Amino acid sequence: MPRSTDSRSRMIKAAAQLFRQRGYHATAFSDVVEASGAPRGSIYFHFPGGKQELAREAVALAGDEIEQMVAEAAGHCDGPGSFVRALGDLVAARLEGSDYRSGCAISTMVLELAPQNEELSSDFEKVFERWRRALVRQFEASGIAAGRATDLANLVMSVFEGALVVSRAARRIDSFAAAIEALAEFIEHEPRRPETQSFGYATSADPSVGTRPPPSRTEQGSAQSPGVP
Amino acid sequence: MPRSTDSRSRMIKAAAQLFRQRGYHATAFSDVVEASGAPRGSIYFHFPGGKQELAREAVALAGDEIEQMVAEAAGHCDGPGSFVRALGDLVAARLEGSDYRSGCAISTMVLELAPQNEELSSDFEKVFERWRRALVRQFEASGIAAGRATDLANLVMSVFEGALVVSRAARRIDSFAAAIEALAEFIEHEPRRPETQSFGYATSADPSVGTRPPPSRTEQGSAQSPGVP
DNA sequence: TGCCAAGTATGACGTACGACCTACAAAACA
DNA sequence: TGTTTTGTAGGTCGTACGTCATACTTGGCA
Repeated sequence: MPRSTDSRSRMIKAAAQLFRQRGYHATAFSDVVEASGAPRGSIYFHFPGGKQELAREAVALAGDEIEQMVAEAAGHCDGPGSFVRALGDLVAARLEGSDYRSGCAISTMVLELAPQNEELSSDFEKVFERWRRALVRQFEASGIAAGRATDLANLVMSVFEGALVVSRAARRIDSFAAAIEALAEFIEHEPRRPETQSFGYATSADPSVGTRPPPSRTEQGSAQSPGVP
Repeated sequence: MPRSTDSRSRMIKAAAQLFRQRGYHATAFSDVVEASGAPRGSIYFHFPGGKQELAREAVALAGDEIEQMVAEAAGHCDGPGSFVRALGDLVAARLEGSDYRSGCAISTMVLELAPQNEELSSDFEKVFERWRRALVRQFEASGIAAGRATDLANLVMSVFEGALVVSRAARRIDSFAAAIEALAEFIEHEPRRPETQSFGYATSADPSVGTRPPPSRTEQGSAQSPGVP
């Protein structure tokens, strides 16, 4: 079992981006090789399981990124409604910044491969479960009852996934923004236990919610501006 | 411009189903030929534009089906909340009946091809616009203000699209049902002009909302039960 | 230090299958 | 019956995934 070398992780990153933008089947090994600068022959050394193993690694990476975004949004809000808006801003920025090519990291693969491919389906499920848990934690921290928090988490995940699909087709952010805002308003008025008005992890969250978040590291379709190696 | 012959429309139907289940890139012409029983050589006679033209026809067909489902749900409800539930039942039945292989007819292709492929992206946009209009019509008919109805339509579309993604990964209907139910409850309490309590087209709608709807014609993964040719 | 062997890494094929084209048959019309 | 329209099977070419023989690197031993 080869340990995580540099070119191996570069390949995973490149693959994750390509899978996100084009999906599984439209991403050829040669694309990953080219994008990562890794040699062609190394693929089956680093990933004896072939394309599927590479995909599984990319999916796991996507799970990390999602949790990270949830945590970041949690640090920029003061309640469940503004939390949803903050997460929406982060996602919208990535979508626009990639010229509507980078939506959810795994949804394309989910629709292409689930549930036929059992191993990957199980990985997809794990990512969604991690995401769900992170959302539930946020909602519970703001005083929403446990069972209700789970239902709301499912709703929020669905809205984000779906709004990304619709907006990619439209190549405009309008419908995404409208859906997120309507969702945020509903959740804002959700009944909460009054004592838990403080929210999330961060306590010193400055109210820069609607402003531009820091650009993501690996995205931005083609060469855009000097910034990241 | 060849007019719609039998084998041509059979190919479109087969393609629509395959695109829905596997996506664009994983669907080969040979699969469409096999599934439809059409002769191999006819492809470029019926579809001179190749695979893309076939896809565009399939997308248009998907638009028809969505409008049809909205109309059917509208006939089985008595308000915006139960309308959402009825539509949810229809979609859930198809998802379960296909063993979690048939989600939205176009979302997979959207994620694979939009916005790179301009022609198809424009078709995707048209389908979503038709869907949006149909929803807005329903919400307005129930007394929801015009602008608000559009926002809610965007929200509803997003929830359905996204919930299908999440549920396909989970191979369980739970999260789909939870998301739709939470959405329906929110929309149920949406402020409405009081005089328009009658809803939708049908007036003699029997309250068989939560019951099993008639199975869709072309779906059901493999041979299931005798019913449709 | 110099050499060898085990592990690590790689470019060059092969096989299979994808979309698409072309040359031919059948049918419809005049 | 000659000609246009409609419909079809076989073949071509490009590309994808996966494999393999071989080069490089590292570390132990004389």
